[in-house]
Amino acid sequence: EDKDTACPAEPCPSAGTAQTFDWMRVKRNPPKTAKVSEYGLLGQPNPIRTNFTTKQLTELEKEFHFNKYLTRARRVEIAATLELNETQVKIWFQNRRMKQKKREKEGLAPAAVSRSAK
Amino acid sequence: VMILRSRFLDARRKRRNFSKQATEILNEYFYSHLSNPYPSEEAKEELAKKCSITVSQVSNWFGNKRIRYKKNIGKFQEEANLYAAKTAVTAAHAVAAAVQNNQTNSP
DNA sequence: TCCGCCGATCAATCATAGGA
DNA sequence: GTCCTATGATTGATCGGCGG
Repeated sequence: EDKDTACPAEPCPSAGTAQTFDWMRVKRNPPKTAKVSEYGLLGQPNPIRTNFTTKQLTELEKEFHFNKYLTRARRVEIAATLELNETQVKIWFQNRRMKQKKREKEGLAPAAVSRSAK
Repeated sequence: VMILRSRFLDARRKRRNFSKQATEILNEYFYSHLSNPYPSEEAKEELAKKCSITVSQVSNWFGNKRIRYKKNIGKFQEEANLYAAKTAVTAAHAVAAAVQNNQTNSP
């Protein structure tokens, strides 16, 4: 299970200054979603996270309850209706499915340990 | 814009801080694995058990910890040294016990 | 080679908890 | 009560791996 409990080539140096490991340097590429420069002047593409409106979320949620998975056609349709990219819709469903799974898992564990001790 | 969005949908966010000891356990793991603070699923389950919290909460804790740590390493320096010293003492005890045991067997 | 999905994670943000 | 920082949770989006 453990394999990095010791430093490979480090006796035991730093005692007051932490080292910088690779995970600390990890940087995610900025979101490429949504079209770029739609407002030429402001020159601010979309390096930011999209904020879905309540209406969009409501529709997506409604669709999710109908179908956990989308067909290409349905995705195109929804994206157009909600003014989102196909990618955003695709990702939303992906995240939604993960969320669903996570909730199901949590909702069945908290109360199921005492099958013999009670 | 209307940033008034989820004024209600997130009512479930009635957060509760973890116990002092739970945070202690999580920090011990984090700093003793600072080179790679990514506990496996099994390790998360074990930590969750010890801390009396869910695996998801353990994941959230590590996610937040990693991000916040690298965002401002200096701010966590003191905490890092604290836990480093703690684990060092634990290790020292183990070594001392081993040495003592070894000496009594080879006079 | 391209695409969608999964699982994990990132990164920014939300909202509350806790302390001064 | 007010203000500010610490912290747990949420979530749109990315990363790497897999299968079709």
